[in-house]
Amino acid sequence: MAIERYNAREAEPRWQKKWEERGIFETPNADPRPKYYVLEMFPYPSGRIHMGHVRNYAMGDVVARFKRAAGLNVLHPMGWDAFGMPAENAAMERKVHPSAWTHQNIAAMRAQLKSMGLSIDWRREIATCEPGYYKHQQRMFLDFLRAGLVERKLGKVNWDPIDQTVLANEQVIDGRGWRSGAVVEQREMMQWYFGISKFSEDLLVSLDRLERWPEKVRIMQRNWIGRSEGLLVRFALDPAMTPNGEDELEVFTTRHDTLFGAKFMALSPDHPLATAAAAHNPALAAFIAECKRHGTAQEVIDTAEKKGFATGMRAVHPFDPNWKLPVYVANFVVMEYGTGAIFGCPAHDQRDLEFANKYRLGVTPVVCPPDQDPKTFVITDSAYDGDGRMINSRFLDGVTIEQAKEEVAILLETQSRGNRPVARRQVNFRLRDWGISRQRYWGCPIPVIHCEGCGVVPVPYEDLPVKLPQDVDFERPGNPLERHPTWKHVSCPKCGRPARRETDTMDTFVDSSWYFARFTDPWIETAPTDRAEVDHWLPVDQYIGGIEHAILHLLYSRFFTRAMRMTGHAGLDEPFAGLFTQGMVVHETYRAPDGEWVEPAEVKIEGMGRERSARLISTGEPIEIGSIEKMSKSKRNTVDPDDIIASYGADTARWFMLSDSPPDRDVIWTEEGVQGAGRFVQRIWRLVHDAAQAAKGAPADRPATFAAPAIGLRKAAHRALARVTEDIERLRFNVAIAQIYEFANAFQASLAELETEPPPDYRWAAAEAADILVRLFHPMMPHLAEECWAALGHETLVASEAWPILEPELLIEDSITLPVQINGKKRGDVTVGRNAATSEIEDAVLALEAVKRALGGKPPKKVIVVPQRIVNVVA
RNA sequence: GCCGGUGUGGCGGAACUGGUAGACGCGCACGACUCAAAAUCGUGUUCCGCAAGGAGUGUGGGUUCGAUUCCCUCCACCGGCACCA
Repeated sequence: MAIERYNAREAEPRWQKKWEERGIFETPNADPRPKYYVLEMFPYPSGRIHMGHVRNYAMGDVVARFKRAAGLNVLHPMGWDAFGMPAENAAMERKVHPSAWTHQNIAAMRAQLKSMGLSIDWRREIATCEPGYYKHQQRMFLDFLRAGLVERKLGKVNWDPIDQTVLANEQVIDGRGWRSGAVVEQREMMQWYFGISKFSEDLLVSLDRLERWPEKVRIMQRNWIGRSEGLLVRFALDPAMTPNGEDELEVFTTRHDTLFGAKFMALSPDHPLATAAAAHNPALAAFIAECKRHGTAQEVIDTAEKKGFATGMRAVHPFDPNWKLPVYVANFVVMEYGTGAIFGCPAHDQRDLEFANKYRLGVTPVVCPPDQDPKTFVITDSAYDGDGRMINSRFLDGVTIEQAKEEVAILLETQSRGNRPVARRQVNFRLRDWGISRQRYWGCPIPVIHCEGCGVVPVPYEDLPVKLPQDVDFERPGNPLERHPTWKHVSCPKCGRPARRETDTMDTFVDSSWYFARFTDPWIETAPTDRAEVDHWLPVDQYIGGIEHAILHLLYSRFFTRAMRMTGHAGLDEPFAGLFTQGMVVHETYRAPDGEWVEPAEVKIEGMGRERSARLISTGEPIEIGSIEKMSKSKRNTVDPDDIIASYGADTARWFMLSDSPPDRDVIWTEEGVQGAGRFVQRIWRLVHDAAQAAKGAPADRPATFAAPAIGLRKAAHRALARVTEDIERLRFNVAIAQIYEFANAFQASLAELETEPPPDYRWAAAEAADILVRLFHPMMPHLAEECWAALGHETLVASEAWPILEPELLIEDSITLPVQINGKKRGDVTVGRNAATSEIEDAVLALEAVKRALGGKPPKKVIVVPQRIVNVVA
């Protein structure tokens, strides 16, 4: 009897409705079962979900459904990272209010996510742009302020001189403003900062505790925090040559061992001494202005040509009063690190070398690599930063770098100038405080008021939230809050006199630094968190998101959680116990002869391999097949999840997304791959019906023994169960899926071999195997699983079923086949009993024809028997 | 520039803790069913070779009875760089 094809389009909404009606994904806060919190990074509501979202949420849903089946009380919420620049851009381009635009996008994307069949507790949905969310964020800002974790200080921004506005790094293209085309300048502005650097040491050492984080993320964070032990050294300056008689310059160095290789000193263009000198020196002022005519991005600073300006000042070498070093202002020295001044040792630092070569300052190597002769060792255009012994360094010659550092530190610590030591040891961190001020509208207002008499006054708790005004215009560039006619004019909460509301809003990273805590009780209005709930649910057991967030978002969240603990809003410091960073979804690119990018949906592919070519469906025009790249609007290589779900169903999309690549690597979206997944859906549907047929009339009680075909099927089912369980636990979804394929193949073959009516033990085994199969793929393809579960005669929902119970004795084989190698090359195999003795195995191996031939009558040099694994004969 | 990652058949990938390289899927080829097509089912599919056999996990080297796995060198590609989210 032929069965109908499985109709995903009809079945999927039907099951989604049933799940929702029964509320089976609503997570109770009060529940005796152990908790499990699985969270995917919440999306920015850009308008439509993209394939990257499908991948991210499919993975999270597999974990959620699996853990639920394993008997845990699973929290799996969803929300919206709803503040940000794109909404303001839309407002400028399309004259739509950021709020309206964002809310439309949220509605559209919520519907899309629901069509994926995710097991989410939608009652907990939050959007960061709602006053009900950001009022708590403002409250925490004020608490952080009182706790001394917030500071106001000068910081650099990209300034567009034509549009008179601050630009994001993203808005600076080749050093120019994206709208005006004006050359961007650096400007100093008063900004709000979170004191993340207070936690540098703790954020660093705590990384060791995050055992379920990818090692690469921990390394990246470790480098980002950048702890280094070094020396603060005060160099004497000739006061006659300095602008205001300054007589010293302090630098931070981690390479004080190379002091005798020093050739120059360099100041950041923002260094006070540089500023002072520029006041009397128009040429220097022009140079500093030139340095500031670049964006603030680190990459821009690093890759710009090294340039400097000789100030005429002279610094004295700490070990030789007659040794004078020229002082430059240099574009590669940043004020944000150390003291904003360095001594340059060209031989052992690439940047210093490039600088010295340009200005002919000389190069003297002071560390000699072990494999080089000190007499002939020279540095030309490649600095040496490896290990070695000191040379050209007077009393340090011959010692190691470490010994030299120690000796220099001791000498300079004990030497004094004025009443203070010339140097002191210091631990420095690269991590800078987190600037959260944004001069933009669509963000969380910073809840303070500036009063001429009282200074910075926090907005009283009872006045929160400070809501964004609705009536704003985006006709002109700049911050609409700043030019709003009334919003910023308020009276001082302290003295009542006219005052000015802060018009900066917060970085959207603040919004995403605590949303995971809010999910644990999104209903509480009186506080950001309910302490009992947040402490119960956190840390997140499994957090899943893109590697692009490996540093900033995750580090900020770790800081924020610590700050919340300090201010009583949470009781722990590490928010994410387990982290998984998934890869991107990539696709081929297509380009028409006129250079325009073409969407995959418009292209027809012909041929294969090197013969592969593409044509435009509409005109037949040949299309160039380009490289495989991240799906993006600009390259037009996107595939719309809606289209895929409409034509194949959500299960097929989820299955393919999970099956084709390891989850931490990029997956290439291909039409063929999706079709293959679609075929498997239909195959499962037929297989389950065939299995139901074979299981008909199965005994209610488990048979006492199982004969040949039945035991084989049972072994296959339980082997699959064991493997899939482990693979899902380790988030190796692609391997789990391969195991399910293998089991389905074996099941199908087993059913096909039935020649007569199956005996009762087989009927029972077929029913068991079908039940296991459906529950195994349920986390990936939940709708199909429900449909199959019903077809097998169950009246429950498989989404509420427990995970199958493994019978480990079914995994044990009586005999095993060992590969036999001769000199490391496989030449045959032997089948021996499960517990065969080594000598028995050796005898069997030496009796093999291939082995006898290879040995040619001589005894083997050695026979290595690795129990349960392999035999290697060394001839 | 700095930091991090990745590299295995025609393609995506698998390989436990150093132990049979290529599981599983895609693609392709052939066959069955069909008037035909689609769908489905079956067989084959790393490369060279008729075969015996040999080669083979980005490159070159090393350690080992044995290396995709560990160490060193080089190459290519990708992600992040503090105001994109």
